[in-house]
Amino acid sequence: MKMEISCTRAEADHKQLLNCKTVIDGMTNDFSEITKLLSISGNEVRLKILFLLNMEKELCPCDLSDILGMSVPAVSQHIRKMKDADIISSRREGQTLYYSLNEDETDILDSIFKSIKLKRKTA
Amino acid sequence: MKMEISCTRAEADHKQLLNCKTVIDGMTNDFSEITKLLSISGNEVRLKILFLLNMEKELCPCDLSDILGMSVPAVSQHIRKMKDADIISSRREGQTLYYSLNEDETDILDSIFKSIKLKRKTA
DNA sequence: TTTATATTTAAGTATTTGCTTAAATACGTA
DNA sequence: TACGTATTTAAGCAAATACTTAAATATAAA
Repeated sequence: MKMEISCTRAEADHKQLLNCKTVIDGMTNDFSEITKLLSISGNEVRLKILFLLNMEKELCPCDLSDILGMSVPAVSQHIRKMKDADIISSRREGQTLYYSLNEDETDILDSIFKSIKLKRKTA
Repeated sequence: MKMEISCTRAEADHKQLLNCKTVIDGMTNDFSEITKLLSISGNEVRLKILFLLNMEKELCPCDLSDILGMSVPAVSQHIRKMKDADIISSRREGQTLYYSLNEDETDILDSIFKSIKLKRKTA
């Protein structure tokens, strides 16, 4: 962990900058974890899928393809990304796979859903 | 707004699918707005910048470049993206530009910061 | 076993992203 | 005015994204 301070402004508070650097460097893993969740939900299709799963409990790729008006493979590839990140899980019933949100780690997602619903009402 | 339902599963609940489609289609703008915020914060560098601005009230590109250990132009380009999205604003003092978070629309950001701090403590 | 349906995976491609380096702007000071 | 510092902008490029179409799997039923 490098500790040099190079900002040359006369007003620069080197103690402040050093503290910031220490805090940030000590939280690298936290940031990368949350960044992963945010980058996954930062796509319109995926955010809609997450919102729909929250609303309907579970849906299959075919349903989602229908609702969102896009191809099944496209939906499936978004689903895979969210499954790999442990945000959703599947349950099989015959040929159909039903996907649902994982309960843990949904604090941020819940607040996102809340914001979306709020917008919907205030608009 | 297309309303055909094409999912061919015998178990498919067409009323449910139609309702989903109606809800989602009626919220397109809300989704694209929130997606924008999430995709911007879904980048590790930008999330760190936002976190730092929340922590320190205001910082200049040079400080951020220092703290994050990356080039000033790289930082500046991230800043521009957040400024264009009205997430941050600048205040000039001589040659230095101080950036800070905009107060409105920070519900989601606040819950993100809370989650990050929580992780930090429980880790 | 053959056929149909639901889903995933793979390959190909256009677009977007995020850096680098170099050049342009803006402001302060000698 | 000329020079130095802070910052932005532009151009170029490698990597990541998100779709498309076609092929592969998995399950169910004839």
